[in-house]
Amino acid sequence: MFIQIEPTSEIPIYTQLANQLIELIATGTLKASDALPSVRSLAADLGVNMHTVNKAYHELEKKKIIEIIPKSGAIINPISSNGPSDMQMDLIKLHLKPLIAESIVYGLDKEQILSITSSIISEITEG
Amino acid sequence: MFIQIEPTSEIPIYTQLANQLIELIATGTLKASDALPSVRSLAADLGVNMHTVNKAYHELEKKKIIEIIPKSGAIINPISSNGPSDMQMDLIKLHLKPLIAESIVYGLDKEQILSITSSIISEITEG
DNA sequence: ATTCTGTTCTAATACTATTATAACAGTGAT
DNA sequence: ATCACTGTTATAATAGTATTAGAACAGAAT
Repeated sequence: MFIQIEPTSEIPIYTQLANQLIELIATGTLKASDALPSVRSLAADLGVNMHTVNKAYHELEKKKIIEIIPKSGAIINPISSNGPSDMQMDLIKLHLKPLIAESIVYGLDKEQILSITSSIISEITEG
Repeated sequence: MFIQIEPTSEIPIYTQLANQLIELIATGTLKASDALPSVRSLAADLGVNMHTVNKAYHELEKKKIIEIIPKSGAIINPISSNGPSDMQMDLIKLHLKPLIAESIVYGLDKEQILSITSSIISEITEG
């Protein structure tokens, strides 16, 4: 599991972990119906507490990215072919808007923002 | 000052405030060299504490979006014609990447992500 | 001068993040 | 059936963040 936690980051550990798991799913390194490591083993791997990993998993479950099967484990949900749910779409837009506004304030124009976005997408999908 | 704070949001008040100020700058409602309201008056307007507004202003100063002149006030910096600094660009990419990865996991493809991005940009720049 | 400004300090409260243990009950493999 | 493994739950402690409150200070603006 190629995950790197920065304990001193201002981003909470469970968020770092959830983000990196999402990235691994987006790149295809982790595929639908794959089992995630148990909270205990991943916690030991990363040198963090079991509850911290557990929290990350539940964040991913809230977002419908994984399914937690009680007393058994967590598996990755298939990428929806219908696209995101309303809830998922709202969340994306909610978080995307301030970032884009910030980019504009930094002097980026539409083309530049789209170009950066495009390159990040390529980085993930072709990385 | 058209700012709406949701006290029960999981997003901290000072972040909500900073984000909305950024949006007002991005839309052109607030322009370069405009003075921001004093921390005391804006705090009174919004019904929050002076220190909360002060923290939002300092967040914006860290991002070089405004300049705080000690014992005097805060003014909005001009939008850079050189585009973002390296620090600003790194911050944007750092926050953009997990969002894009999440979008991909939700089943959005490159075109759809660029389309959403484009529509948000238009929403901001064309009111 | 007087008011307004951001700054600084102390303080209190509530919440979040993280870790540490421990026990519990269902799962899965042997 | 045993036994290790699973997520769940509970308690607790620590540290840090977010928010509010009140006050005092010194420079700025008029």
